[in-house]
Parts: sequence; C-alpha cells; structure tokens
Amino acid sequence: MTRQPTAFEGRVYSAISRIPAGCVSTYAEVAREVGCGSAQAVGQVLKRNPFAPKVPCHRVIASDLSSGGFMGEAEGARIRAKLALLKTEGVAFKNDRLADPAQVFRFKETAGRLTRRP
DNA sequence: ACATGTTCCTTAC
DNA sequence: GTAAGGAACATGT
Repeated sequence: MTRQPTAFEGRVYSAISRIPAGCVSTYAEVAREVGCGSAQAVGQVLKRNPFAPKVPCHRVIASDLSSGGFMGEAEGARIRAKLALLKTEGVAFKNDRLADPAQVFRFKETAGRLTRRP
C-alpha cells in the first residue's frame, strides 16, 4: 500500500492538523476549508487514514455535535476512547454529544464576517 | 431517503 | 498501461 497522498488528503490533513487542542471541528467545516462541500469525502479519507495518530482525527466530529467515527468504527469502544481523549484535552462530552458547542473550532473564524453581530 | 465529493476495486482493451 | 464504471464512506439536509 504505498499509496501516495493526494492533494485532497493533504488539504484535509493540514486542516485537521491546525485544529488547536481543546477544540474540535466538524466534517463540514473541514470539507469547506479544503475547498469541497462534501464531508463524506473527508470521512472517506479519514477512515482510510494511513496516519492514525499523526492527524488529530479525534478532534473531528459531525455537525450534529455527535462523536462521529474514529479509526474506522462509527461506534464502539473506539468512540469511547475518542471521547475520553477529548475529555482529557478539555473537551467535555455528554451522552455521546459535545457538551459545549462553543468548543467547535471554525476555520473562517479569523475572516471578517459581515453577518457577524456584536 | 437522497444528495454530494473523493477514493478504491474490478473489468476491458 | 490506460480507460471506464460501479461501489463505498467516520456526513448533511
């Protein structure tokens, strides 16, 4: 499996890699950041993620604030470990869901948002 | 349930 | 070796 990383994979890994600790991001946000409107593509790449701990894929959750998947499993002990790991980083989960949506990191947070109100 | 974007596999020439 | 089609996916609405 000497598969070379494609441009899409590089963008995805780069985007996820810049997620600060104690924060989480959503598949939709990552997909949008990489220039693609499909979180499925991100999920597909992450599932086959050849670099498991290299990229903090555990910091990526679904837009529904659900845990999503981890290491090729949509649910199970792996998800439990993911939640535990996030909890260790300062992200609190409740009932398989993000307790504080404010911890979701946004890539466009730095850009001037006209629709943003004080 | 369907749509969406990318990756992977099989088959054909 | 290259081409084309179909299947799958940790989602989203």
